[in-house]
Amino acid sequence: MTVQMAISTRVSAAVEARTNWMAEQDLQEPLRTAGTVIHIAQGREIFAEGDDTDVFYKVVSGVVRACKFLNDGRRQIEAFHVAGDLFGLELDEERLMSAEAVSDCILVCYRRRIVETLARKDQTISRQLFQYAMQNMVSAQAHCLLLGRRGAAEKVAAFLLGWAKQSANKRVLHLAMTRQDIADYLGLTIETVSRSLTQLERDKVIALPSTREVKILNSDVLEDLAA
Amino acid sequence: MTVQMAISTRVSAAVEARTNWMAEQDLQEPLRTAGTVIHIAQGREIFAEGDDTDVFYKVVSGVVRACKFLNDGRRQIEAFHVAGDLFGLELDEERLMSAEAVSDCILVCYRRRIVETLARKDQTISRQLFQYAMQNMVSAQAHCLLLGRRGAAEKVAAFLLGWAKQSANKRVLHLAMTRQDIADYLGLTIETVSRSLTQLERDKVIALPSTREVKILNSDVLEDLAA
DNA sequence: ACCCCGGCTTGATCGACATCAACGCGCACC
DNA sequence: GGTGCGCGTTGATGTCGATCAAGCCGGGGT
Repeated sequence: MTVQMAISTRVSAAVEARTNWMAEQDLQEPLRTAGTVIHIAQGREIFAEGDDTDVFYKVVSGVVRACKFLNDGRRQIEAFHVAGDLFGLELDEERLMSAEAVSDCILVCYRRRIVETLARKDQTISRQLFQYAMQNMVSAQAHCLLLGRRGAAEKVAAFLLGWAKQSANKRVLHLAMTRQDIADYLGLTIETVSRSLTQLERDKVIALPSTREVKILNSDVLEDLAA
Repeated sequence: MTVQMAISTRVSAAVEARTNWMAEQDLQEPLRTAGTVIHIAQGREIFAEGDDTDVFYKVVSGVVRACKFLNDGRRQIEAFHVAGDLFGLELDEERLMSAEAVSDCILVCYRRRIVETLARKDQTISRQLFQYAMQNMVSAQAHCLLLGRRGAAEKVAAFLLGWAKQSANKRVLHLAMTRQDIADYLGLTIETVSRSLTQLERDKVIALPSTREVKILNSDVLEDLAA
């Protein structure tokens, strides 16, 4: 195998710097020597629909958006991945989603075949992969409810709460993504996202010290909206 | 274990009567002795949000809807499950979805702990569970794109094609579900679903011999709409 | 310091889908 | 064979979010 200790050591070091995440160390442990570290610049594509599925990734730092496109360019962002999240694992040969770096990112890249081989021997790895799939399934299903049955204000409120859950500081959020990204995540337009945010600000539910920072003043109202 | 041969034999017999489905026999084989057969009448609840996750199911015959609700009663149907589909497997103790019988159903009910035990010894079972999760993830993600970024006509077209894929006869479909079910699956209202269908009929894309039957006259147009 | 440009906000108007309302149809049940 | 009722269709109107358009703000480059 082409996996060197030098690289995997750097992985560990980089990983220490991340914000904590539930199943992180569970998955980290058995795979420590199976991945290589890569850096991706803001805005860069990590993979595209139709690409080979020979590798998948884990976020060490930064934010990644996973998305799908229609022919005419309409985009749906399925998820924002943050430190600790796995992404890019698929069943078939061809990718059904693309992924791009919302901010500068450090990722660990795993060769799928190698991990599959490891999983065949190591129950903890296969268990982790199963949990990865189940968690993504659950969040995609929650996302369906959001997209199908909620109004604009509710969507934005739910997004803010969801992002807060992924963030270290739960009171003041840093939005790594643009309004367009948020809109494409929520099935809205940038204008509607913007208006919803300013409305929440007028209602003293949030404050917007800068366009990319959101201070949550009244999380109860947000919870109600997203309920 | 409380699993009798008599019952599992009946399972096999019933399963033979189902329409064929990809991974069906793969999963059937190792689990044959682990499930019990149950019958559910049309409209009946199979489980609800918040219930215990001690069992999961496979559809032998009939159609099941898996859905989520908001406090105010708004409903989002995540999927329609047909013969061969697994459903109701979750990671946590409490269910995040509910399931109801769209038509009279025959199901196989598996005890989760037993299957988990089997999966620990049998790679093929754990592999099947992984594929279950991955497939549900993929279809939920496709559903997100549908809900977030498509118009009413496109949604209905996509639904018809999707349902055709799950049906034996790909030219004339029998809709087991009501317009309300379709609407809640697509994030629309019954009126909009109805109007979209009659519009497709006017355009000679489909025929509607009865309210629950759809004959596909021009699948190319449908594919274009759903593209 | 200036400009430039991409991202964001705000306002005016439009349009797709929701809502409200009425009716039709098939079917089970007396 | 009525009658009631659930389900579906159709029409009129309303509304939320999209679209179109203009201007603002802030950061980077020269």
